[in-house]
Amino acid sequence: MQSKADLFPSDLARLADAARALSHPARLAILQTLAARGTCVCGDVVDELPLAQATVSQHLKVLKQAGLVRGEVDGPRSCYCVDSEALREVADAFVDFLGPLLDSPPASSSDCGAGECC
Amino acid sequence: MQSKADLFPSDLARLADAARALSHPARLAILQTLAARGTCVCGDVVDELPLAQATVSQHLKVLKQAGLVRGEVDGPRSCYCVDSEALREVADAFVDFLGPLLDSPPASSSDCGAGECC
DNA sequence: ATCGCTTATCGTCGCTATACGATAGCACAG
DNA sequence: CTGTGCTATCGTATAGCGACGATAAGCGAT
Repeated sequence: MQSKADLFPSDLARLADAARALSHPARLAILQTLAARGTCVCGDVVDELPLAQATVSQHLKVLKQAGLVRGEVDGPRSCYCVDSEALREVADAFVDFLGPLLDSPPASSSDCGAGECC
Repeated sequence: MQSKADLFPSDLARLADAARALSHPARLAILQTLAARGTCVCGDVVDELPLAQATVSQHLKVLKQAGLVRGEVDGPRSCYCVDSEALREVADAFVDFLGPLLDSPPASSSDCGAGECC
């Protein structure tokens, strides 16, 4: 693509990347599974999800590239675990972004809160 | 797609949809612009972004379908505004999802917090 | 060294997303 | 009624995502 995505502020780009990593139910389910079981073994995740092993591996790759998950190849079975710190940063980033958008002026000028607009 | 996405719990699917709506810098920038200016006019957004009018309109459509933005066609100029309530719900949903993933057992069994895993 | 189990990667397919120009629709000014 | 300006939609092209089977790669057990 001509990917206009690079034309935006880097903080928006980073937040968008994080959101993209979370934009698939399978990846959310993977995060939940990893967090629920201390177990970080890939096979367990595959058993838990209605997806093929290759697909799960790809989702894990996405999550790892997004920095939400850390993985260590411990021989036959790979070890995955949620990166709590990164996840917290993502949560903060969302709050920082969404927060300022919420404080619409209580009953002021150009707020279109009710039903009438502008 | 063969869209395995339907095979997951609906709450995950909804959160994933919200994340998908936020997964593009242009849409984040649009939300910021709509919130910053009380102005909800589409043309202003087009001026602010390095995108064509048609593209902005499509992004607005996505945001509207995701329920993050409300739009009323007030004749020549369409009126868009951030749906604060929906945005708050999304923020809460993210917190509800990410929160439980953060409280890794302080210093317990199978946590792979440090650098060693499983 | 070989087998078996687990995981990562490759190649492919179809669908979706992104982006744009061009076109159609709509309200107001004249 | 006829412009004029703004927006939505259509059509299209390219790029990327999601999914899978098949294959390769790694380590432990035999």
